[in-house]
Amino acid sequence: MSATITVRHGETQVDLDAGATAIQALKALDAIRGQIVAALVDGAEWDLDRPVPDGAEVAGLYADTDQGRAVLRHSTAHLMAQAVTDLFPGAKWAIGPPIEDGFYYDFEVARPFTPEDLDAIEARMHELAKQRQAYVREEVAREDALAEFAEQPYKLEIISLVDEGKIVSAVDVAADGEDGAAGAPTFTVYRNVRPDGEVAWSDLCRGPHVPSTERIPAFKLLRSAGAYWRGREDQPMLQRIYGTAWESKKALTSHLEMLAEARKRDHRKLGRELELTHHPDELGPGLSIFLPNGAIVRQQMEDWIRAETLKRGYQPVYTPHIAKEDLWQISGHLENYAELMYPGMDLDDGERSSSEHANRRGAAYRLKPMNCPFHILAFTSRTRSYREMPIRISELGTVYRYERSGVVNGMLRARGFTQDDSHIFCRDDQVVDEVYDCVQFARDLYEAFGLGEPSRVAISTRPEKSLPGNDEGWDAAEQALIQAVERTGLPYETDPGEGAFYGPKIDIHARDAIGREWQLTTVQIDFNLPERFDVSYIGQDGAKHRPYMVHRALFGSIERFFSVMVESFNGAFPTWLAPQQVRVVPVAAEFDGYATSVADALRAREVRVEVDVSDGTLGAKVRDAQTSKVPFTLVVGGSEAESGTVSIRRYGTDKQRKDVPLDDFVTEVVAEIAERRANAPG
RNA sequence: GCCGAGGUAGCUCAGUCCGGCAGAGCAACCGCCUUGUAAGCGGUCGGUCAGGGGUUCGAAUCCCCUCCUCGGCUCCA
Repeated sequence: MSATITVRHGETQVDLDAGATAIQALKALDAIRGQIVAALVDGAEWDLDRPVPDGAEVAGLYADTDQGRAVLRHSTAHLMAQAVTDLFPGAKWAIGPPIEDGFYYDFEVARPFTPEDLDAIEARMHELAKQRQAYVREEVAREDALAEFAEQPYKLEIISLVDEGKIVSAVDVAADGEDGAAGAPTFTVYRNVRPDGEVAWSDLCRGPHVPSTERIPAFKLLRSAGAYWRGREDQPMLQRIYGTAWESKKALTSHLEMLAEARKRDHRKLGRELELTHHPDELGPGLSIFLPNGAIVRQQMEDWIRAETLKRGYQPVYTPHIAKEDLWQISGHLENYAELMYPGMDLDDGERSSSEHANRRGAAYRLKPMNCPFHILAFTSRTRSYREMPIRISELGTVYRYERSGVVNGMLRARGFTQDDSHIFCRDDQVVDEVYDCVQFARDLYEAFGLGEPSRVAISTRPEKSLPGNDEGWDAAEQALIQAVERTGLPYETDPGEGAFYGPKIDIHARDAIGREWQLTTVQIDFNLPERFDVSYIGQDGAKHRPYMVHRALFGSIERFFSVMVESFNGAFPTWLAPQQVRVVPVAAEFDGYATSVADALRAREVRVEVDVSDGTLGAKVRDAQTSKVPFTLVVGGSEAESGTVSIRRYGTDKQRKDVPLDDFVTEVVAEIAERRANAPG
């Protein structure tokens, strides 16, 4: 055992007494550059007060980085658990990891938490934080951990799960074998210790943590909700409290403002206010009516995708909303997917089985949850040759899925929705190209609709519960997806085991105007249906071959994408998408005639325009045009009528361009629409 | 499906704790007013208080069931 150790930070290197901590090392290396919460030792997260090994590369982990915030939030979760333990004696605690933008902790308590409870817990957390408790790491043997947490069944279960090697990588805990004998892992416990040395609270936890509660600058509890232990429905339901924590009060405030902004932009709220959509209770959960304003926006989306699919060699089809159960038998949906399908329409009941309906006996029908079987029938409508591949069947297909009642969420998760659905049948040698084209198509779509580049591309590989056999097929398909994505140059990640049972897939996400991420596009390879429907084409060798089937939806769901548009643009659509593009406001009734002629000139060029002939004041009419988020308001009165001009006010500004010749405005707005211009020049 | 919070006029919400005539603002409608960029004035209409059952002299209010919405869990486009 050497008396000194050497530590490094980049090019810098110093010798320290053995047992020096990470913070001492960083100080000696002069490597602290901000609000430090923990260290990175050879890349591993490390408590500042924990001794570093000889030869280590040491760096600081800072509060204003994602990784640093995660440490901060994890420590805040402990603080919250301590407060809950204080206020709810007997509470059992489960896990409390950091998550994106915050943290949670799950508890078993006698009754669910109320909003008042959250206030009380938060207040208690502030008191505890003021005590300047230190987070002290301790390694304990397995049996000591078992003894210490004898009253905490969930912690005991975590220990046994670690024993079984099931959750070594769980966020909250890790078996740490480095100091123990081989095969006898030690566990880490973090103790919150008051300045007088009294232990306030302890938790089994992997860490690391901030050195002291005074290093938690700003936090807030947000909501409570039920959550199954270990995320499994057969496990007890615990009470989860969500909170958030940040490196400064300012950062917390701006996060809370973002949440408030998101609530303001909620597509259900804007859908009502702007008369885009309607969801009356009589209609049923997860179903939507597109009112005229929303329908126009949707038609722009549909027009775009129809035109682009044609350009890119897709062939349109139309298929019915229902089909005989036979079809769903062949497809396997009744076998694998019945839970998510609406019940069958029984055409065989007493009233209908009179003689005139006798021929309908046995003909039970089902609403379609997917379009694939129909597209396969389109493909198999005649014999196909290798020469005509790939065949890209395309449809805006509305599907109905009986989603469990608790998961329906506005138009983001609906029971009836429309996919811009395509199934591409191709030869082995065409798969990579086809998948590549799909991803590029998705990029063009995001660009056109103002979402920029994808924020995340994830390739999901074969899950445990997948169709048996066809190992080469799976491997080849996964490789094809990877190759295709690599060719696009987009960064991607892989989600091992997250693919569908019938094939691997690519999911593409995009970020909206306020930074939220949405899963939109999916590109999947299906090995199941081509087998079930015995899909084939005749190859050059004259023999039958099984084509690859690539399933892709770029918008994903039209309803979901529409909602993302509403929320991202805050209802203020770019002119080409806006339900109403121009509002003409006469300053007094005597100019209604000129206002109408202005509108006619615009309408002749297919601009969506209305004249406000109500008898309100000018101020009220302008206000109404602004709250309706119409891109252009044209105010016209005597001077405009005389000179054939308009006064232009753009949405969101209080400036006007006066005396613009009508023809000039028409030319401008028509060009803006034709170019689908995203950014409105002031 | 599970846990929690909700549902009052077209919209936003008071009233519910502690049972006693169902309210406000906006919108709509009618009238008055009529030239310059975010709400002119007055009036009228509008309700099975989500639905059903129960307790009570009396229920928006208390209890039970159902439906629907929201926040989560799980699942997913």
